[in-house]
Amino acid sequence: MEEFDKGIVPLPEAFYEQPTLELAKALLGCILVKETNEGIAAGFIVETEAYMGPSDRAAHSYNNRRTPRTEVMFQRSGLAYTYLMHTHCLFNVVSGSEEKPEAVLIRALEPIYGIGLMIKRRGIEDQSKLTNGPGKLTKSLGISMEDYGRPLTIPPLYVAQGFCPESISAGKRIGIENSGDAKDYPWRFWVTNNKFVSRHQSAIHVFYNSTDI
DNA sequence: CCCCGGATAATCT
DNA sequence: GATTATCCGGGGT
Repeated sequence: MEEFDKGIVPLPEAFYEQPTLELAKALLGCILVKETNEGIAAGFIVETEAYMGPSDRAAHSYNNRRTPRTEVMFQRSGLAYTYLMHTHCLFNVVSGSEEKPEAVLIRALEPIYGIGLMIKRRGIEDQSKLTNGPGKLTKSLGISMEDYGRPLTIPPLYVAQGFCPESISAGKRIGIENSGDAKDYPWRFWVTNNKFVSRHQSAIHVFYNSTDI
């Protein structure tokens, strides 16, 4: 399509086969790309949340709840799980093996490419606010319910290798106050000190590249 | 702090 | 069929 495509290779299916909490950290620093006929938009993933399936009260698949909406969570890992919340589309990466309905919510990006297109789609200029939230990043990239179930290993929606964070912070997940004890689990991950995260929060744990990641 | 949009699904009557 | 809640964001008080 354009020069940005060349040299950017989608990560293989095997990347998505690691355990969900590992995948949620491994996705940090990766590049998320969406191609549409309006153009290409891409950003570094800088914030994620793990949703651990039937035992996780905050997950849509809690108690193996299987509906048309959650169906893709029960499929193989590496597919897109998009859903609508109020007026916004949220984007998750399906993880876990078949019949293990786990997922990683992508909560924030650092814009890399197609910033003009993001500005047009969002109707704002401030680059630090284009993709610093799960609903904002889908609007900036043009991710919609048409992407539901798409494999993330091929265009038009894919994940490619980016940078390896020096440090990853972990804290409580956002927006799940009514999920009992699950609200306190440290399953939100972000690139330490990155200014494009959706909100600032004190870390419960910090992982360093040289030792833990 | 509050309000509200408006898709999906569970829980009621 | 009606009501309620939700992995959110923008705008007002």
